[in-house]
Formats: sequence, structure tokens, C-alpha cells
Amino acid sequence: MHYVSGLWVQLVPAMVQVAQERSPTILQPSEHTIPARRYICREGELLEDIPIICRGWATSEMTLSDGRRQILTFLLPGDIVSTVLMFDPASQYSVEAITEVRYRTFKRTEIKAALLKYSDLFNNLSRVWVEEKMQADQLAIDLGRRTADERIARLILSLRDRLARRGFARGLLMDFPLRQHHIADATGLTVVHVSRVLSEFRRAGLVEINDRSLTIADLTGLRRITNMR
Amino acid sequence: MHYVSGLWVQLVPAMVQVAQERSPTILQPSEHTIPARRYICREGELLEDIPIICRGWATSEMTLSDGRRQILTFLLPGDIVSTVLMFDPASQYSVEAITEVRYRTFKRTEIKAALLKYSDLFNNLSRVWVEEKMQADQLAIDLGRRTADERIARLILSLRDRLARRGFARGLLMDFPLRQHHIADATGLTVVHVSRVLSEFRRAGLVEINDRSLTIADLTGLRRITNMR
DNA sequence: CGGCCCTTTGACGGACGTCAAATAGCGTGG
DNA sequence: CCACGCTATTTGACGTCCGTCAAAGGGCCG
Repeated sequence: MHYVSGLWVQLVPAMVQVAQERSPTILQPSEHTIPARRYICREGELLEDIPIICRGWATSEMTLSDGRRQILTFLLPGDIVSTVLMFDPASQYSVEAITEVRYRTFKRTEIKAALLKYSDLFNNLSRVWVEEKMQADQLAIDLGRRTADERIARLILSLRDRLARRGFARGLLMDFPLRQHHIADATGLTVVHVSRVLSEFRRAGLVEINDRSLTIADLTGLRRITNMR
Repeated sequence: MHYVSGLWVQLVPAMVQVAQERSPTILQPSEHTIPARRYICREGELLEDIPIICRGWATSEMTLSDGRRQILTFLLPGDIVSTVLMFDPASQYSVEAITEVRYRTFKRTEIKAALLKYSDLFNNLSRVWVEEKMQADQLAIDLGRRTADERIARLILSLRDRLARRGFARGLLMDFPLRQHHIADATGLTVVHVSRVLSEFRRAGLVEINDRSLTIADLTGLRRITNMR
């Protein structure tokens, strides 16, 4: 999965436009590539530059002292790592590459200044912010009030939606580089239980997973699970 | 619990200042009072006015079609219902009064315009935003990766922190108008299990609860539970 | 070929949910 | 003042969803 022009999605086009048309000297990104399993940043680290994913998948996660881990979101191409970084240089999370990841970084001080100056940029940021918050709240509901089946079905469907909106899903087929431990840490379950649920889904003809891709074989069936109970 | 001057906390002082010093005709709040159990707004409702809590406690919650409910946050005096409302008039949650609640509302369009005009107001908003997001992420970690004991202990401690920062806690004593079903819906547990855990906490000499107030009887003990495991 | 990571499966255990009943508190109205 | 109805809390017995532990097999890469 690769967005050819590199920079992308809601916030980014506005930034690029500002950079090109109005302030050619600022908002120039710098580019980075890191292999799978490497960290883009760690919890608590101070970031003067704000990363935006251009290619590959990453996790945004927190780890407790005893090793329990919660993935807060999967970062896809076009995602800003966190809008919070605009206003607080201390990263709340670790960001870890799932696949090889290419990303670009923008200077926080420059973005912040541009935000107040260009109201279209500001409007784009606020839209990303709203989505980020809605996603966080939905995660809390999933973890607090939904069963394992529902959580996993919803994770699959929401990833497909996000990819489709960016043109990265080919019908019901999508890239799916997640290991089961990623799914477990995102849904608050154990790897063993994720394996059981996914096997059940496969046996029920809901999904097919091979070779780091996933096909939704029964969309209505999957949707039914997310409403169930 | 009542903040005498009515308006309050991070975002509000800046708004009041803007209103008084620079735009006396805008940002004039209108005041409301509602009894316990009444709703300030419902999921999906369109709000042109943004509510800020002045007195009493409320919940911000979502309900699934089958009745399962998740409380996303408890709103305390000084809290804005949601910063998302600044940019999206469709409320994501229902907001329900726990006690009698007094609140004030500000016109969204006016706040939004003032935000871009007065950068101190903008800075205050971004601080509230960062806190809101951190709280949402912490909730996800609690629900995904912590035990019932830990969740409840952390809820108590975090409420005390929030109250203390606003001058509403007297030492280790605090108002505590929550019913056990509120705690259950906030921690993703059942009322029955909350009852058991709280009884256990009381028997262990960690907390005392009577007459809608809570005393932390053993702060180190409670804190130890939140780290445990 | 050997080592590592990932996945799967089974047996078992535990944390938490469900169901049910008893008790207490509290406001309302006779 | 008591009767009542409602809501909240507590407790016990039991059930279940998911975790833990363990072992085996597959795929990938050096």
C-alpha cells in the first residue's frame, strides 16, 4: 500500500497548499523510512517534528509497567501520528512500525503558526481532531461493552472503511499485515483467544486471511456480528 | 459542590476575558438548571450552543441498541461537555445529570470565530483538547488491560485529582454522588461486581463511602492497587 | 538443517457475569 | 406516623467467557 505522491489525506493537502502557494520556505517535510518493528517514537519522548505516515502500517500504543500493552489505533498511510503533538511535544504513546514505514515530519512550531494564519488549514485540523476523538471513544465502548467476537469484527470492518475511503481497498480485499498479537493488543484480548475467534470466523465463512491480505467473504454476516446481542 | 462565580476552569476564564475586554456583545452565556437524571442532550442531537458545567456532576455516555451503556467521562464543574462540539454540532454522546446540574451555554459560531481571533483563547482550547484526548486514551487502556480492582481504584483516584485541582476536595474527603451503576458503566463492569469490589475495598480499609461522600482512608493502599500486577 | 516467530488446539482455571432473593433507604401520600 | 413503592445495595449460587499453560506444527530465513 503506497500513496504515490507521499503526502496525503485530510490535513495534509491543506498543508501542502499552504506551503506551495503562500509560504514556500516553511512546512517543508523531511522524509524517513524505517523497517518493521522499529519505533518511530517512544512514550514520553519530546518531538519537535510531527510525523505523518506515507506508506505502511504502524501502531500507536501504550505499555504498562508489567508489560500489558494496549494499541490505541492503527496508523495508516495519510494519518498524522496524533493531533495532540501539535500542542504538546511530549508524545503520549509509542509508535511502532508494523510493516516497513515511510513517513514525513513537519516542524511543530511552523504548523502551529500556520494554523492560526490560514483558516482552511485550521478547519482541516479540526476535522482530523474530531475523527481522532470519535475513534478513541468508540474504542472505549468496544473495550468496555462488547464481546470478543464483536470487537474483532468491528476492527476488521473499521480498517476496511478507513482503507476504502483512501482508495486502498479493492472491493472486499485489503492488505492486512497485522499479526494476531496486534489484534489482541488492540481489542484487549489474548493471542490465544484471537486465534480461536478468527478460526471461528473462517469456519463460518466470514473472512479469508492469507498472505498478509484479508477478504471479507460475508459482509452482511460480519456486520450482523457487530450488532449482535 | 459549587463554583461561586459560575464559570470556570481552563477554557472559561479566557472566554470571559475576551467577552469582557474585547467583544462585550458576544460570548454572553445563557444559564440553565436541570434536576438529576434529566438529559442535557442526546446522542445525535444538533447543538448550536455549547454547554459548560457550573455546578453538579453529569455523565457523558453512549448506549448500544441492546441497552449496554458506556460512560466515557464524568463531567465536573468547570468542564466543557466536549471540545468536539466546537467543530461538529452533532453531539456524539448523551449527557445526563447525576445530581442537579447548573450549566451555561455559549454560541458555537461565536466561540469559533473568537478562537481564530484571540490566540490566548486558542491556546486554552488546545490545552483542554489535549487533556480530553489523554483522558479518552487512558480510559481505553483501563478497559482493555486492567482488572476490575484497578479500574475502580483508578476511577476514584482520578476523580479526586480532578476535584482537587479545582479546589473541590477537602483533603481525602470528596463529594461522591455516583451510584454503583454509574461506576459499573464507567468501568465496563456490572453493578453486582462493583458492589463486591467496593465492599472489599471497605473491608480492607481503603475507602469509606457514606452519605454521597467518599473518604480515601488509605491513599498508599489505593495507589498500590493501581500499579498492581 | 536449525532456530525463531507465529498460529493452532486442548485442558484447565479464574475473573467476572447472571440470576435470584433479602435488606435497606427514601420520598410520597394517606 | 405508618404504608407503599421504588431504587440502590448486598450476598450467594452458579455459569460462562476468556485467560493461562502447554505442546505441537508450519513458515521463513540464515
